[in-house]
This record gives sequence, C-alpha cells and structure tokens, in this order.
Amino acid sequence: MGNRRLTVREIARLAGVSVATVSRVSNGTGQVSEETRRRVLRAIEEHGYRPHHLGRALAARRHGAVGLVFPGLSGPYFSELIQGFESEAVKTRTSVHILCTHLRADSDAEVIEMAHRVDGLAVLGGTVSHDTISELAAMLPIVVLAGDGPAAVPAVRIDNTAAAALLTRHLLADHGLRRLEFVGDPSGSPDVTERWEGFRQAHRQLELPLPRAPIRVGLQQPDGVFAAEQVLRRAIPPQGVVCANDETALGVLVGATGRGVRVPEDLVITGFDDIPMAALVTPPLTTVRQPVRELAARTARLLLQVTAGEPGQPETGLVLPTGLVIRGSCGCPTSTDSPTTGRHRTTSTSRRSRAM
Amino acid sequence: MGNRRLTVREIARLAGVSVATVSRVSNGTGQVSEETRRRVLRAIEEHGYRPHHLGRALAARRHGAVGLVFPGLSGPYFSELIQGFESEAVKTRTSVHILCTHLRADSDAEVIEMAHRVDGLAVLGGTVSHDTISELAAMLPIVVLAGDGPAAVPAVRIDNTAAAALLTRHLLADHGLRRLEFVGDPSGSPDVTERWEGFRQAHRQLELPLPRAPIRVGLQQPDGVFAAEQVLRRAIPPQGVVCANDETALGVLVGATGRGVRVPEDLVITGFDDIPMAALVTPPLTTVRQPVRELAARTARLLLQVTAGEPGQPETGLVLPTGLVIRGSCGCPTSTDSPTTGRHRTTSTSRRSRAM
DNA sequence: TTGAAAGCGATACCAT
DNA sequence: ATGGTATCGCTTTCAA
Repeated sequence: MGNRRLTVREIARLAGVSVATVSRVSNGTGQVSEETRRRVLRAIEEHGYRPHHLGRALAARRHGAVGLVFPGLSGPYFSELIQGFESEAVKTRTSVHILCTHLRADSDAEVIEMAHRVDGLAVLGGTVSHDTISELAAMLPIVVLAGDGPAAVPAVRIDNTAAAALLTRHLLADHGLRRLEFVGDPSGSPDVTERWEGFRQAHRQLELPLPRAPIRVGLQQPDGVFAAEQVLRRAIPPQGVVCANDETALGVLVGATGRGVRVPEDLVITGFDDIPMAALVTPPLTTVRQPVRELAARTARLLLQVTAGEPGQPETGLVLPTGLVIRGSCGCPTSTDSPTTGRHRTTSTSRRSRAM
Repeated sequence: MGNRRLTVREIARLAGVSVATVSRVSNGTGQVSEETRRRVLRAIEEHGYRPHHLGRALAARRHGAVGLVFPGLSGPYFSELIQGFESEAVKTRTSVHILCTHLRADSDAEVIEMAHRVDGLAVLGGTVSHDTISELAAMLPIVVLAGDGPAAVPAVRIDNTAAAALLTRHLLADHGLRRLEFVGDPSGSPDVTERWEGFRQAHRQLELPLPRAPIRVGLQQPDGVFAAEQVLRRAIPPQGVVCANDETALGVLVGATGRGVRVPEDLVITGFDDIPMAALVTPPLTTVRQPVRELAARTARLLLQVTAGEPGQPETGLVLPTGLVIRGSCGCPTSTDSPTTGRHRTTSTSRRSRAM
C-alpha cells in the first residue's frame, strides 16, 4: 500500500519531454509527433502511470461523478432503478455516488453536501423537500426521478394517476366490485400519492361513494402481510384491495391465502410495477407495468447530457408510458397455461390491454 | 446554474485576512484570535462560502470517498448490505461510490478505474478476480465482504459452510429426511459455494450417499419458482430442498403450493438469511439468520478506519455469528401463534436453537 | 496570531 | 511540434 503514485512531472522527466507533452499524449489532444508520442507512451506503460483523478478533476473543474439520492432501498424496484442509472453512468466513465436519506433527520444537509462533490444530481421524488431542490437547482443540474420538483426542474416520471385510475375502473366497472380499499401510504412518496389519487378519481368518475381511508403501510412484502391482517379482521372485509405496488400486493396475497382466503374469489388483489414475481404467483397478479429501468436510464442520460454541457434545453417533463397488465388476481380468467410456465415478463401469460 | 463559486481568496479579501487564516477558520485548525475568527465566519456565512471539495481533496491527497463493488443487486439482502455500508460511511462524511459489475465483461478494469477515485474499496466476494484484488490491495486499502480474497486481504464474513451443514444435519438427522436437493448455483458466489459445501459436508458426516448435483438457479424469487418446477417434474421428487437463500426458498414455496404440493408434508423447504418475509409465509420458513447489515457496517468501519490512517494492523479475518432459525417449513411444529402475528424478526414466532 | 508562498497533480494557453 | 508557466482551490509549512 502507498507506493507513491507517479506524476506527470516524473513521466515527463523519464521520457525527456515536458509535462505539457505528456498531458497531450495521455489525453490524445493536440499535435504530437509520432516519435515523441511513442517515447511518452513507453514511459507511461513502463511505469504504469495513470493520471491522478483529483488533479485532473480540479483542472477541469469537473468531478466526473453524479449523485443518486433515494430513501433507503429495497426490493426489485430499487434494484432496477439503481442498476438502470448506474449502467448509463458507467458508459460515460462517470462514477455514481449514492445517498440513502431514509430515517435520517438531517438528510437535506447531506444532499447539499453531496451536491458539492458531483456534477449533477438525481433525486427520487419525495426524498428531498422542494425548497432544497430549488436551492440545489441553483447550483448544479438536477433531475427528479419518479416524482416532480418545483417547476423548471426536469423530471422523469410516469402518469401514476391515470394508470391507477384505469386499473381501478377495471375493478369497478368491468368486475362490478364496490368495496375496494387502497393499501399504501400516500404520504410516503409521490408515486403512492398519485396512485391513491387515481384510485379515488376512478370512484368519482363512476359516481361511486368515495373509498375509505388508505391502509397506510410501507412498500415491502411484509407490509402487505400486515395490511392483509388488518383488512381481514374487519367485520365486513373489502371485496378487493388495490395495492401501491407489487410487493405489498404479493404480501397481501401471502397473508390472505395463509388465512384461508381465496383469491380472487373472496378477495381481489392488484399491484403496481409488474415485477417478475407478479406473473409467477397463484393467481398471477393483475398490475400496471412501468418501465423502471428505462426511467432510471433516461434520468441518467438527461443528467449526463446536461452535465456534459450538451447544447439545447433539456426536456423538462418526460412521461414514460405504462400498461395495464390483466392477469388472474382481479378475477379475470387466467390463460390456460400453467401460471408458472412463462419465464419472467417476456413470455408471461399476461394479456395486456390499452397501453397508455 | 453556474453562478461561479466563491474561493478562499475572495473570502480572504472580503474579510481582510489571508487565505491561510480563512482555511484555519473553516477547518478549526491552528490558532486564530476570536476577533478574526468572527470576522471570517461572518464573511463565510454572508456569502455562503463552502470550500471546494476538489481543491481540498487534492491538497489532502484524499478523495473522501470509498467504493462498494457488487454484482447487480436485488432483494432485501443487497438492500441491507448497501444501507449498512452507507450509513457507516455517512457518519464520517465519506461518500460512497457504487459499481455494479453484473454482466459486464470488463468489470475488473472498471474496478481499477474506481480504485483511482476512492480512498478504499469494499468488494463483494466473487465479484472481482483474486488477481485483481491483489493488484488493488497494492494500491489502496481493500476489504472483501461476504467471501474472501487472497491471503492478507481483510475480509468480513460468516461461516456459511458450518451454518449450512448444521441446517442440513437438522433435516437429515432430526427429521430423518433422505432425498434432499440443493437449490442455488455454487459457482455464482462464494456464499453459495460454501453453503453447497456445507450441504454436502452434512451428508458426508452422517455417512449418507452424496446428494445429486445442485439445481443451478439465481438468487431471486422467480428463480425459486423455476427451481420448484424442475424439481416437481421429476419422477421421484425430493423430500426436501435446501435453498441457497430465503428468496429462492420463498419462490420454491410459491411454486410448490401453486402446484398443489403441501409444505412441509410433501416437500420440506429451507432458506438462508432470515429476511423479514421468512417469518410471515405459511408455513414460516426454517432458515439461517445472518447479520447482513452488521456485516456491511463492520466492513465499512474496517475500511474507514484503515483509510483514516488509524494505527494498528486491521483484523484480517472477521467472522460474524449466524444462528439456526427453526420454524415450520422443515416439518417442526409451528408455534401456536398465528404465523403472521409477529412483527418482523424482532418479535417473530420463531424458536431459535444453537447459536453458532 | 497572522501572512507569504510552496505545493497537491494535471491542463492549457502562449510562445518558440 | 514542443516547452514554460499560470491556473484550478485549498492546505500547510515557515517566518515574521
């Protein structure tokens, strides 16, 4: 450890040239004679020289890094998100700093701290206050992912409200269900806020009584199990639950079937996201597909583009399409194949309707 | 965007002092008269000055960052891992760079690239070749997390082999099961390699015929579903499956019950990790608890400690304890409470035996 | 207690 | 085509 790194100066001396020339060679900028280039290259190879990132970054006044801020992560959703983001960044040799704000009180300060170490920032909707986002937007490029910030701050998102409304209308109108409940905490994230809104909107549009208050639980499988317990303990349990995401839906499914409740006969369950498991459970889950990885990748590209100083005003509101995925858990007939025959989503047994 | 940042020099001019003094004040180093300090502080506040990270880092020759390398992530295991690591780092104002090597051919080169941008590196066992780890160890502090590298490279791990053997012996000896299969790909990660080894070891120790080849699938829930299909298609299905982790076990459970197979009567299933869902399914999952978050936190602390230049040779092989968690999926009687009564692991209905 | 000046490692302008 | 040198923003001797 710690054998001091070589510097441009030493390589310059070793190759018998100036530091300027070494820099030109190692960056491929400017004009260098073939002969000199070869000499320099040899010195570089021979001593395993690598330009020091900090020196280079300071001179360029670029960190060569972007930040990704999210509230503690879990499950397939965040996995996809991080990977989608990271894989775009790596293409441009940009490194990715992460920050989990979850449960930390001073997280806004931490985000600002991070802003000083990166060239651009992506924040998950709901993780950072709008005020802080505005403050950040004044100092560096920033994109909101899955949610939105103050006006003029670019955001990449889906139309959760419309998607949730479409799904809910399917249950209400096509299946004639009346007593539905929403599982998820609308104050937890913009995604859930909007899905809850879509859920209510569908009721309004069909001129039905507004649903009761949401069952406020988190977004992971265990939360769904707890929700199931709550719901099934009622004197009159609902006919169906619209869950904020697939993981809670899966949890509800496990909790319900574990208590002998039949799905969808006794209880209809729907999710949101279309994670791979959604197609594999029994009955397979009716849900909304959203392009999570693509969402993250677009966010990264948008950010990297602005960061790289590319011309043109960046799009300010990118809305990616979603699709209703009808499977068996809503009461629709399951296709004749074994529900576990399909491999992941690509060949799943789902029928899709009405891309939005 | 882009209102040029203030520099020490400007603050110095504004406060009527030298840059050295500004630096002393903003770092709390050296002696500064109360009067001067106040003046400088006022200038700093007033103009919202923050020392530029790159300038500072270059002068200190420290990046103030550590790297975390893993193979694409997914599920509760990686979530815990990342959060455990990140939350330690944030305490020391160190930022965390992530790199997902998954499915990328030139990942070793990317890791080396990253090594030039951080003060220390944590790599998940199996993500980087031993040769590359050695190479890295020569240039910066590095710790292997969940696995091990070449000798002399510190590692933080659990004893997978012993834990898997203990679990397997429970099925073999206590339940008298004979036809067991292992679900997971031993070549996928050191964790799985060792668990597979423990599985075989238990057979050897009890002088039973060695088990058949493992069912090589990934570590996510859908993989477990596919494994269940494979296994149940056999002329003579096994009496039980020992899964590489809880997620695949949960997948197997879903796949099996979806096909009308009763667990544990027709098929015994065990997992590894003790994720929150393990206690909540029906029947609850017999598994091995491992302190994932703690593993990551210890790794981070070890790394940060070395990075900060703390004295003393770092421990080179830290092995954290695991514990067998007996629940219902192995055939043991489930405790009388509803399996879903417990809330997460802390108050779960599990009985524990023989901490290791 | 304070300031001047020499780095840290690399880039890029301006001469030659 | 190449070299000298100022510069990026900050820290840290060394003197005063």
